[in-house]
Amino acid sequence: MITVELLEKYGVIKKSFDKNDIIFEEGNLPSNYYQIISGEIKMSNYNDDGREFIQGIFYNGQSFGEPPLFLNQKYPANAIAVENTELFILPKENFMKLLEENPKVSIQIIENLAQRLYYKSVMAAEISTHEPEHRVLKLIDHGIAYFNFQKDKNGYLINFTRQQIGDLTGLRVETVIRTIKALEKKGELKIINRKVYR
Amino acid sequence: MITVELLEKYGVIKKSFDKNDIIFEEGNLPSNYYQIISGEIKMSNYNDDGREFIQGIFYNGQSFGEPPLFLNQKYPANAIAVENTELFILPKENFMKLLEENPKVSIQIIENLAQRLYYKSVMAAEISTHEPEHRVLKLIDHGIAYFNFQKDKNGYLINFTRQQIGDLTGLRVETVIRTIKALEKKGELKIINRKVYR
DNA sequence: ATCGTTTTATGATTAAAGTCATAAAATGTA
DNA sequence: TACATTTTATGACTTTAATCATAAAACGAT
Repeated sequence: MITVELLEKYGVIKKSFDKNDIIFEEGNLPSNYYQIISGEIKMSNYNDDGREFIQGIFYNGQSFGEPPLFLNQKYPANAIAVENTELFILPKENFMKLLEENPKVSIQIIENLAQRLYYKSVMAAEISTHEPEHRVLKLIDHGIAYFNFQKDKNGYLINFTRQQIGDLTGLRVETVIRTIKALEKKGELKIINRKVYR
Repeated sequence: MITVELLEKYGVIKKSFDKNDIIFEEGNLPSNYYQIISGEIKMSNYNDDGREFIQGIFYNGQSFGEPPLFLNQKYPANAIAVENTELFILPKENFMKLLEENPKVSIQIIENLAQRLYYKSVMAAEISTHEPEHRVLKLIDHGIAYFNFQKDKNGYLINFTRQQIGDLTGLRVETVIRTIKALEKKGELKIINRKVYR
């Protein structure tokens, strides 16, 4: 996350997006740095028969879509507003200038990319070698640590739909529903009127 | 990749590892920056019943294991020498000092992490939403672009065993063998005395 | 308050990759 | 060169999550 002052110094603009608006699409060449002011963005892929895989979900203060920007490569996924969202948008040239002139920001970017790489490493191993219960729990526990889920008397409220959990773990909704029930039976989760707590 | 001169200026040491030696293990806290002089390193996880998932394979000039170093987190995977390997090892404090005093290196690190994140994004989507043939082809095409596979009159020689392809794509050896045969039948690959060409 | 959409839910069936068993070929090593 | 290990290979079978069908509950928008 880059401070507002610094972004403004380099000519950032603000832009609003409605729910379901597309920020950029898979295959496009990147030309901006994006940072969320408010709202929620998901990055995801669709395969040939329309099945979605969610690469990540991003909230206030987080940036997204930088890797292709640094590599001059096409976006490997789409970015879509999950709800009404306001973004800071900084053109690539200005962003690169900001980086050059502010070495400390590079360190922040590095830490941010490192964090995301870490998540992807963990989930990649989960998805390819573990059973549904393990995958779902790992995702939930990651979510508690990194997507500020709220804690109340029942525990942490897992603020994802079953479909989202499926799209993040590579499972189908029905499988997620059954898996969550099985995890509840084992005492790993609580389900209180359809909401999941951990 | 950081230049030898710069690494030496900050007190790098060289160390040799035999085939199958462990550089670091999942769960360890990181204390060094690693860069390959010669040889080959794999980073991988093992699940409870011993099944392996290879996060990545690294060659000459490449560094590995930085994300947890930046985050002060435990390694999410093991690093093992696939063959006899010589490494540059730079203690964390020296590495951080090097970064601070050489901002241009930060940009290189960013590009490197971005590249790896890009690969993980592509493979994550593949593994969770595509069939074996698609996954295997994607891995092979990525390999051609990023792990310098040799080209000869038959095409690019895919320098991975079936087992490695399986461990990189989340498939079992038998499935990989059958998938490769199917891809050959479709004309996507060639198999010339058991070696795979694309 | 109503209607359309999304989310959660459950049962029956199917398909696809995993598992198991076995072996030949290739490779590496003493 | 001989022997052990690794890699590739193939057939039979099993398991597990996907698929398909259907529906109730919840949510959102007008």
